Amino acid sequence: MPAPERTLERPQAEAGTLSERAASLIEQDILAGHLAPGSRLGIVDLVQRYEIGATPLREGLSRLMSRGLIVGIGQRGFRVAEVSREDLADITCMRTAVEIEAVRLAILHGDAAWEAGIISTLHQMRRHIERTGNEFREGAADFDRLHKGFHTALLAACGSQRMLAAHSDLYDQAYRYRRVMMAAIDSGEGFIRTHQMLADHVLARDVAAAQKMLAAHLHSTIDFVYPSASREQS
Amino acid sequence: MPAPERTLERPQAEAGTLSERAASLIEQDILAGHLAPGSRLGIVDLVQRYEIGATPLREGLSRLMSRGLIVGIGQRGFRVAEVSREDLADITCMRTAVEIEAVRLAILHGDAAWEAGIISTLHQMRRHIERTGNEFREGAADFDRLHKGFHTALLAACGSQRMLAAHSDLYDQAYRYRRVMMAAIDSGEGFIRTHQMLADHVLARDVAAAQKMLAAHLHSTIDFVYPSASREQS
DNA sequence: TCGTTCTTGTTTATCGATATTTTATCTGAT
DNA sequence: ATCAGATAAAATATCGATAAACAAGAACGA
Repeated sequence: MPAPERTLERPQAEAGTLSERAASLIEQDILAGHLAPGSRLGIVDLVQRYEIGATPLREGLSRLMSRGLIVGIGQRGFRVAEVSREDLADITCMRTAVEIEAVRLAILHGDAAWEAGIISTLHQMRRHIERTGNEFREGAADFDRLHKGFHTALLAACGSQRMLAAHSDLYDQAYRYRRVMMAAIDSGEGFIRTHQMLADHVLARDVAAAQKMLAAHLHSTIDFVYPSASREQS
Repeated sequence: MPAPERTLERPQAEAGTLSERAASLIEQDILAGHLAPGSRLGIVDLVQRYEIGATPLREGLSRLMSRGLIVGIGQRGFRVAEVSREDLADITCMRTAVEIEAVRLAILHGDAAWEAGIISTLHQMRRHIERTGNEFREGAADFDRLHKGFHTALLAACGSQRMLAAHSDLYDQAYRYRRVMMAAIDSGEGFIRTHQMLADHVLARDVAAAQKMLAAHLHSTIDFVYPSASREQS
């Protein structure tokens, strides 16, 4: 049998079909900020950039469109989705709705493996901060993966594939805003403490406290990125 | 200038780009039951069926994939999504999460126009039942459009585009199951009364009552379609 | 009976052509 | 002289057909 060929280099960056690779590549470039919000995504440019044909590129673009990172207007091509306060508020709104219910269901149905997952991912996140010190600005992508892992672990036992998928999509959409916030974090102390408390509430099966803290945690991004008087109440 | 060419024949069935038309057509055929759950969606078959080229068809298929009506496996083509009790439970779970929060926000932010929309759509629905009698099985598609309009009107003031879009998608996904339920409804009396009460709770700005009734309403589909002992609690 | 290979049907990707949009320039009017 | 409008040209997206790659199934041989 052939060697497994490093397939775990980047998450599904080397996936089988070219359409998926195109979608993955473009998504990563948008999330990383290499493709600025509002940029025109000309087919020919992308063909040269990624060395992928026009058809699989269009297919990947179409797939990304439904994830909210791309907007495509009829016959006028694709653009990277704009960032705005309204959009972040919308994302947060939807995230709150999904996660409030998902964490409730997870607390109801969660078993020992679920609890272990929360503790494990929280530990990994703490270790990462300890290792890299307070300077996790550079390795933001790596750290964010752990952060996403923790929040996913919180909801993992909710029993709904759609909820987990929606959470994953919304988390990725919020990443572009979170990048701004990350640079403003001075110490990892408060960050870890916040998440520790969140985990404690969840593991104590305290639905109300967990929901309240989760909602506040989600809203904190808005206040950080757009520090105007927040008129959106929970 | 040229004549406007009947564009309102079916909602975006004659949309500009062929990809959208393909997506719309396939979606309608899946929802109407012409394409059975689990059916293979061979490209050549679809090309003959819709007289649309392979490329826009693939693009429409990709777009539908993210809406949950189509599943596509790597290099093994596309299939219509299966129906199952677990899938319906998943849809209901997600719908509950979204609508519970959306109706809360709508009640908070809703203005007079929002109230008027609820009353108007409820009235249309009642009139439709009165006109067609208790036999709204045949015109299920028309009636369902009014039903969707009412539920959309309930949430219209939630202020979140993503929530409204998610509601629309989930409503469509549930349509295949609701078809089964519609045939079991004997009289439109209870149906209208239920929705009248729901509207009353919402218009009275009673968040708790509206949420409770909405959740029960969503769960009623599960009990109708899969009348086994429901182990999923709200 | 099991493994290998060939064949067939399928999906997927590339290329070329058409129609649409967009931009820039030119003309006319204020 | 400047601005608005219209026309033309260039660029761009969409579409359809052809070719290659992949997976599954069947047949043959061990």
